[in-house]
Amino acid sequence: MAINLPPKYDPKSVEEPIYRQWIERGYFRSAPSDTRSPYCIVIPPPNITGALHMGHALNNTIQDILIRWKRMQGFEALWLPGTDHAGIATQNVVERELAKDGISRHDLGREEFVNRIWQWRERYGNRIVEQLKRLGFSCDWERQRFTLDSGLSKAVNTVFVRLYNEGLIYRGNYLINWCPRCHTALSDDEVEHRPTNGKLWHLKYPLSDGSGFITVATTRPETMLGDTGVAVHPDDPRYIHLIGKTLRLPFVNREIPVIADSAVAMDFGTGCVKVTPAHDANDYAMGNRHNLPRVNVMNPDGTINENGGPFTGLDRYECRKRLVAQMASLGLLEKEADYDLSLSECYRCHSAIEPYLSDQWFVKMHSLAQPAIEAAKSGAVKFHPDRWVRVYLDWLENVRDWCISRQLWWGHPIPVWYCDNCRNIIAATSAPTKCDKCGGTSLTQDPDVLDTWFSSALWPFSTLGWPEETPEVKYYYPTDVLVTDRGIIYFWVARMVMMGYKFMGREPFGDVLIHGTILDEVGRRMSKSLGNGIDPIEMIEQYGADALRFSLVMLTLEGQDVKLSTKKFEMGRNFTNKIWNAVRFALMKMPEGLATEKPLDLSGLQLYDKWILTRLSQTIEVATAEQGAFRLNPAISAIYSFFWNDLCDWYLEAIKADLQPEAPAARRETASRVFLAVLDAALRLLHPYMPYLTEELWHRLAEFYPVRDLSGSVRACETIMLAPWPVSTDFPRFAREAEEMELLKTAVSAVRNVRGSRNIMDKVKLTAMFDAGCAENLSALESSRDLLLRMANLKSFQAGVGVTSPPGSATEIAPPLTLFVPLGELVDVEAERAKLSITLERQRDGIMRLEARLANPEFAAKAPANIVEKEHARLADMKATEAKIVREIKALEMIG
RNA sequence: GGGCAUAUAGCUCAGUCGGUUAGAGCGCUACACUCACAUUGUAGAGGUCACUGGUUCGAAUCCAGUUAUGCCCACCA
Repeated sequence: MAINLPPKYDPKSVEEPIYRQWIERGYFRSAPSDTRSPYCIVIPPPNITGALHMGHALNNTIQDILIRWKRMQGFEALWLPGTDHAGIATQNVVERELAKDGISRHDLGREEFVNRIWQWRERYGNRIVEQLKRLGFSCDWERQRFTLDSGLSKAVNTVFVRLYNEGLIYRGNYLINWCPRCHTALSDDEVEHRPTNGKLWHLKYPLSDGSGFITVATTRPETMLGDTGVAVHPDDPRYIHLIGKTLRLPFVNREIPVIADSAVAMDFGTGCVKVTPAHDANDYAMGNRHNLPRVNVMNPDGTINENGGPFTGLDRYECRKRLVAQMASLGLLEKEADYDLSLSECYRCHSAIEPYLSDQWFVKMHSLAQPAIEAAKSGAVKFHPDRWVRVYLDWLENVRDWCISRQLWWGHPIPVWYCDNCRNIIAATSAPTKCDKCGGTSLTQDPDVLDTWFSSALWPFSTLGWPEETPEVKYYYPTDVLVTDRGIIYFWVARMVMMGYKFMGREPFGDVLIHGTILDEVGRRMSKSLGNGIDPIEMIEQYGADALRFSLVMLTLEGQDVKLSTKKFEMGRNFTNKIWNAVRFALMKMPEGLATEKPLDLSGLQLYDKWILTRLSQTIEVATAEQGAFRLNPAISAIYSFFWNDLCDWYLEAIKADLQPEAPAARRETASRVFLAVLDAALRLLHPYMPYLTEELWHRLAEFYPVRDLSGSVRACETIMLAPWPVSTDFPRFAREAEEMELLKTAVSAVRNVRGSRNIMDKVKLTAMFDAGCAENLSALESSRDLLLRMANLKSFQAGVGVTSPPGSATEIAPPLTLFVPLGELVDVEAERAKLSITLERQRDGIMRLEARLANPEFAAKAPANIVEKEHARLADMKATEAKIVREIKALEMIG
């Protein structure tokens, strides 16, 4: 043969040129079609600040597999890519960079700072996209979107104005989560809770009338400066007489009342709660119930403001320290105890969150949530695995209003203007020129920007061109599947479904695939701070993109977390090499000028041809069904084991003799045609998982064997990407022959087993005798005589029914066969006998257990008839085997 | 405090409708490198299916409880 591939697959020389070609030829492009059905996935947009990690690699590999599979099935498949502006994250990154030069964003001013971020985005914002490309992802890059580009901004403004006009967006002064480091409000979902070793301080507040003290317990003593009351339970006998009295708050000398509220737990702390409506969510609610004033004692940066009396200007923690010390010196610190609490932190910078009173914008969630709840209940949106629907519903059913304003500069400006003259509020999709109430022309835009997740929520339709009525919106919406991890079910998935129903009238996607989280070897999350991450790009360099993709999917079961180590990628690397070498073998051994254009004459098929075609057909069926249920791991496992265990281990070995130049031409041709057709189909099955390797090998094969179907029909296809996904009925099945082949494999394995356990080299030709057990098996062995001789490396063999051991034989029990290998002097009778005794013992053990089960009258009475029958048949088989073992032991003893 | 997940070979994990002599990959042991691939092949060893109880003719599988680990939610100061 003219071609000889190198013996090792070298991904580096293959990947880059193939990807370039895919792009140049526009294979990833998709457009609305009159003839094909749409299949659409929108990418979870990575943050522009992000660097590719294993989570991205897994998430996008799954999407690429689905997209490539559907594309091969003939769908008009669009994978729509894009990136997220990631408000806080990006602003923080650029601020940190400026800080290196000693510049703050305030030094630059808002406009210049935002310019700098755009510049940063130009330089670095596409890095993650370039990294994604290395994995071979087939996104339609010409449609790449960015959450801050003009189209998406228009969608954001349109949505805001409509919700505002419908009264679903409102502004108000509420207690929100404030990050004193980022200087912005956060939604409840952006707050993380971390267990912390804190303290519980018991503070004494003197009664105004001097009649004593009341003791409260707190974890944040500095907030006492904002206390406007102390609450006790109305039924608490200890304090009932104090209700209505007043206390004099130290340091600020404010008179505050003792109130009764049933929210107070009598059995916690002292049973008295200090009430700080401006700095605690519970207290805020309690304050409302009792009309307590709200005293804000903090500045946005976390220092104490002018309401803090002697502590004004101190940082919140410095204030805490000094305040506690002064309370102690005043004799008002009753005790200080260790106390474990759950500290609220900013999900971006991990500073401690302060509940903070401020003017913010909110979305009313309740009514928007209802269709999203209904969608999950009706099955319009399905989760895989379905247990995640519970998490989704729990959130939606208890959803609270969403704080959407952020005191940042990077993001979508809130499309609201205030009339400087009459304070009228104008919400508009573009800047108004005058006040619609007083006609004043001096208008000021709201200084805040929107939560990043506000624009993300619109992603499935804003990326398709909405609010314009584009052909894409009509054709691709709703999209088909969303692939993501469990961490953003509330942040993103639920909000997309809500917005989808609100603005498109239906669900944004029909299926939500939640995959597992990538962990390190010992089961910890991979994170920058732990430094335990594995860089996908490094793994690509080392093992190749296909090996990376394959290994990840092989490790990922139905949303289970994945414990990963670099060693795991060897599995993928080894498999790519195996595939490479199977094709290499084909190119080396198959004849030139194969007449592939004729339909193959099936009458020339050998047992193993029929078997491999049957196995291929079964594998296609399994893989297709599993992929359809989003179960990629069982699908690729089936393909893997077909390729390695069936095709390479058995079929390829079986046809080696057929492919020799001296083999009969017809046989050589038939074996080659079958092998070629199977390889072709296998490469197509593998393509979604291992796109580079399969494309490369498919072309290598095509160079010499242009048509590869069994039918001989011409398939004009310039890339495996667009070749049809195999259909199980493309390949004939032969049930009886497939079983016969399994018997042959048993016979071969039995001989190999004799070799292995008796230390007989593979190259020594043996003579074998088989007791076939029954006439059917006997004829199967006889009719594949050549194959058996070859695969087991036998000089000759005899087979019969009821054949007994010739003297001096090694005996191998391999139901339904028994194998004897005459070894003459070489046989160790004692060892053979010992071996058989162990087998006998095991066999008898099994028989006893089975007999006990069958002897139970209830079994016969209650078990289904087919099971009873099956078990009896099994018992008979086991007894027959037992008898053989006994016979062989006796024969050996006679020799001994 | 509530919810969810997980527990099977030394390690990482499969195991469908309850009926198997409980499987795979890695690792380990032995043997084999002219003949696609040593990133390989052949064979082997290795298991009280976390624990307790229950349902059942029959349980790794179903139910209840326990233990351990992980994740999510939650206003007890």
